[in-house]
Amino acid sequence: MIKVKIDGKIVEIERGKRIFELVSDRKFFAARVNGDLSDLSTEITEDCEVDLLDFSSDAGREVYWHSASHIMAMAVKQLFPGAKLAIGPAIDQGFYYDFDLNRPFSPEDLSRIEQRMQQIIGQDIPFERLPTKKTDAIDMFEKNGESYKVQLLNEIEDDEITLYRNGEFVDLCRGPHVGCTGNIGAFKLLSLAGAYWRGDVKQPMLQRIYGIAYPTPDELNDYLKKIEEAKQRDHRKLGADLELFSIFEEAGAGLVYWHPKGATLRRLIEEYWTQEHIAAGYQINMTPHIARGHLWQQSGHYDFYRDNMYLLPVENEEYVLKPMNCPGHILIYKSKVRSYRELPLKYAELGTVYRKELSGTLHGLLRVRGLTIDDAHIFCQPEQIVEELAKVLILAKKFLNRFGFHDFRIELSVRDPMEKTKYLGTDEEWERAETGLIAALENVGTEYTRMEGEAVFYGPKIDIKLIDALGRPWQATTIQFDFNLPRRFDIEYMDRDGKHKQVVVIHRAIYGSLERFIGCLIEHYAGSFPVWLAPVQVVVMPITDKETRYAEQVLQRCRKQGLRAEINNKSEKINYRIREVESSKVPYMLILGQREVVDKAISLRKHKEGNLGQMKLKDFFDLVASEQGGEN
RNA sequence: GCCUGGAUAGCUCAGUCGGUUAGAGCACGUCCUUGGUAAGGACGAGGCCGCCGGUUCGAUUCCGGCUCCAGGCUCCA
Repeated sequence: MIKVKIDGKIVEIERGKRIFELVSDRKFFAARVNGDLSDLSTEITEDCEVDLLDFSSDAGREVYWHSASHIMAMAVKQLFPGAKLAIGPAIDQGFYYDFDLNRPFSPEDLSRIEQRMQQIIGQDIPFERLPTKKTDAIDMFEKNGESYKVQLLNEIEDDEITLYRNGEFVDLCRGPHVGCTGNIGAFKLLSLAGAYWRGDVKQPMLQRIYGIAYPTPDELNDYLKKIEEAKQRDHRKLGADLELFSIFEEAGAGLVYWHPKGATLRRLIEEYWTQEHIAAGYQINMTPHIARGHLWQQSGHYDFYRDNMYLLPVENEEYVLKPMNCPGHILIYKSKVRSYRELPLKYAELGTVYRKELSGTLHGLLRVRGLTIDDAHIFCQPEQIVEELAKVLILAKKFLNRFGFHDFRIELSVRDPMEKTKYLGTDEEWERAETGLIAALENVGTEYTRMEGEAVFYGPKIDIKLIDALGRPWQATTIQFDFNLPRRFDIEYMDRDGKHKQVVVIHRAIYGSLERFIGCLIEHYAGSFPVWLAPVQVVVMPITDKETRYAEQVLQRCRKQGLRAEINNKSEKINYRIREVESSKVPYMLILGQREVVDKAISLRKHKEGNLGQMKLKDFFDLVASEQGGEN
């Protein structure tokens, strides 16, 4: 007999029993045995601790979705025997499987595959784990023409691998899986997409099918409903509905036209930025949109960024529409000899740059070709690095919190220690920069994820990512070391010992790009901006024409108070106009009828909350003033 | 750039198995209505059916190319 701790209780069982024999609840479909993920069919051979997994845990969901992807692959192989299998993992939300097939899948194929999957689930076929010698597995997959599986196997170092089998269908897989195909309750295939084998552009393009699965149809429907709701807060839809911005086909993809309301929003965001940066010791400069090609040769952009640059002929020379602001800031820095007493010198600019982005990558405001970076370059001495980085991090947090972002992902990207030659700069510089970044992160006491090998070739960096309505991360804040430009431009300062020394250059942007930031902001607030950001803060509405004069007076007082106010006195019933303004997400409405005229008051209605009753206009001003600061 | 799908009024969407004047709701305009906290009524205007080419007596519809869009891949702020 052996002892097993399961579900908090210790039971004694015979050696060789399988985990499922100890479980009565069918909601459990996998387990951790002493921490290792295992199938429920695993035989227990020694004392151990077993944690049962259901759909409520991350690990459980992964097993569940991964199993669903096997079922999908099985269905595809049955319907399309010529399809070659690539890989089919679980992802954040669901699963996918990549296939190589000589003809494209059509949406109709997806429903055929779904039906076949349903049959396979109905047959309740067990998932069998088959430990196999690697060479045998290679022989088998070669015989079946599964060249991708053979490639994968050749890269596995162990001599023994595991296969999983459902009936006739066998796949290379580490597992674990649910017990039987019948464990999968409800699923749906969501979309078709192309994906390069190994994510490499030079490799063949495979066909990827995305899907999702849940234990019950209700949960599946909730998920699908949530996706639909998320689409309602898509910044592209809200941008049009709220008249914030447009992107015109006839004017070019990836180029944003800000309508007055969007421009107001952007101006407020810029004003806040300017004020905070001046307070934080930055000096604001401005640089032109084009510069001679020579400058970009010196900076190295001609070598490593050429494909992304717009080149312009000017007389006999080539000019470049700037893709970055750095060379301009460096020229200003270098316009005279700098003393160590001036450092750190911090130049900031809301610099609009243009980049040739591939058409397929463009996405509303989140990925564009003309973008405004809230760029700054910090020129400092090596010993000032940690303090300056910490200040940037604190400033970034202040900004993000101010805009109501509290949930974001911070990533530290360092170089790949295996491939040091890919990067510019000395070991010493990298060491100093990476420890500086880590020290700053720790000083500020912030959690972060270390991304090995994700650094840019010219230096390590810290990025902060915001999440859009569909949960996709978008890089906003970035803080990057640069070992390239100081060298290429010979950027120096005179130290107290009278010697010229090379400065350290740190690039940083907090919003990242105004366009992307505003895109995320629109989705974050679902278009209902806090008062300090709302393009229109208050709409004044006389109930009948008799109150129009009074309403005009109230409007003027609001404007005099500095509020962004409008009047809506069109010939519609008050209910109609309330609905109209409510759906335009304006924070406040002032409703004015005879009672208000007589009482010299206003009746206040707040967006999403409804009627707040009568009050003096001055009290409304106080109320707005108390909210103006927004979140902090 | 690559893969799959798409593009009909300002928006959301019908429709045309290739055939006279392509429809609806919302939005917009005029008029009626002056209504107290989420849609009052009548009438009206609004379409190179994304662009270019081909097939055809005839193309918004079929075919090809292009542009743009959606979701991915790659890339990145």
